[in-house]
Amino acid sequence: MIERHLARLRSRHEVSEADVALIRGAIGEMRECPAGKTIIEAGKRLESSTLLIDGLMCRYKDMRDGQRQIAEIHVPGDFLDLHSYTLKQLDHNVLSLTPCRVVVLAHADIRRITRASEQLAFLYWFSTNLDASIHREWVVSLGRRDALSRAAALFCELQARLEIVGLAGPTGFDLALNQIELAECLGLTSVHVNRTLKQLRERALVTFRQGRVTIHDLPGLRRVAEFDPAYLYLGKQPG
Amino acid sequence: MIERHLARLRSRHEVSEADVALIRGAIGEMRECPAGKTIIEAGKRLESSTLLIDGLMCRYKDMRDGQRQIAEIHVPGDFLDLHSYTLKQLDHNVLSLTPCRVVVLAHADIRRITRASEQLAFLYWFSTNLDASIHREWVVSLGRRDALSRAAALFCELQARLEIVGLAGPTGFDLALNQIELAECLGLTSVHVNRTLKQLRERALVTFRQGRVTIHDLPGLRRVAEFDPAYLYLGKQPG
DNA sequence: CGCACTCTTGATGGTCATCAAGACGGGTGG
DNA sequence: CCACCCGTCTTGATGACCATCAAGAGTGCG
Repeated sequence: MIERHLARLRSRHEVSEADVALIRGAIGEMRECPAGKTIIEAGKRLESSTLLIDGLMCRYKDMRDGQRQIAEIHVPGDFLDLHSYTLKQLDHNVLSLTPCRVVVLAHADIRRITRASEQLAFLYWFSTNLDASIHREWVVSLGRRDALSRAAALFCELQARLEIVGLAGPTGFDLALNQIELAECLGLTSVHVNRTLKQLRERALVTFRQGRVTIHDLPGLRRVAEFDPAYLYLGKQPG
Repeated sequence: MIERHLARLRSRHEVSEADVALIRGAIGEMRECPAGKTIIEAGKRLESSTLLIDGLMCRYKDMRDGQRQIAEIHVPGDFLDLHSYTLKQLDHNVLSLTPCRVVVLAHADIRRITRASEQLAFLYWFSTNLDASIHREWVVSLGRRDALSRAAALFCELQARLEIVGLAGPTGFDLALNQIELAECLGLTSVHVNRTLKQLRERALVTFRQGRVTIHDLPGLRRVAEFDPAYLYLGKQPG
């Protein structure tokens, strides 16, 4: 059930069997969730954190005029709102982009297991710091990349993150988003995303069609994106 | 020495005298740092975290073509790189924007005091989550606000954050940045920042001149910025 | 079969980048 | 003391990138 979460943790750090047992002991029952549902609302008091088992979700904020900005895409194995453990309420919403399955961990249980294991406390702090690192890279993308390299950077990030949990290879992955949602990630309009995707296709870098990303030239894509995976802290980490 | 750091912590949570003593016992000697110095470089192994006592610093990344994007401005009382405690190395650089004073805490000491005090562990985890929240707001700003409201939002954020540590009032604050650095925060060119500042001045919202931000109409500024301070988690937090 | 949603493409316009040049102010050295 | 220089600010002219508006095509579903 939480295999992808464990794969994610273990891709970067050692996780003992005792720690795995603690995590397993803390998780609640599995819940299903349809696509397009805001499962966490900004400003609401939270008493638990949610782990994504299957599907895609995102963190977003709405503007007054109805525009939306997505701040992070979540893939299976990610916590959606581990930061609510310290923040108690969130500054953003969380939305399911596809039908999803999740499990819930009560904050009391997170407290219990991070008390019981210094390593788990460390891993989960790391995990929220990794979210922050991803946010920073998006700041750079939105601030300094043009539409083409911005889109390329997003595909590179998702390829790398999905690969960790076994959901992507070097030649592609499933990504059940539409162009509107892509635009909400990239700070563009869906019309311009459409033209940008066309360019990426014509340059034989990547094709995005019907919820599937097909990568024709990963090195080329990374070059266009100016993609440096350092911000994802891939591979075994020190400490 | 760390009064502003304590003020920052205490503005949101209770901090016992014992915890203050732990913090005081962990801080190293004060260091001076000239303006324009990159004090932390991406990718370098770090064994300590740095607390900003005085001055302004920022987190930034450089692009291949020499462009730069600033991801966060740090004000006195902020940790610059508390996240390096779990990440061990950073994905971004840290630069002094003005002459600064800092103190250093060895990661070993952070470990010691967060072990000794569950509350401190909580506060410092919260602190890194607050950085992430600020990053998210910048993502929204860069993705969905135009130049005018983006600049307004930055001034609103800094006013609120500096007020916590006694360095801003409702009518203004010192901000020793030039228009180039402002542009690097806002994802714009310095030329366009100049025109944007002119507009903010002409609309009688805010004047930025010679390192000083004078706010003429804070409610109006916040309206233009679409500023919702919730993301700063101001005031006493639950838990 | 018709409807809704998404994708696609064209036409036009606005925001912001780029290039360029001059003004201003502070610091330095002759 | 003043000329000079440098960094910063300011403004104008032009153009690129992306938004907006609009319409038609494709696809899946009831």
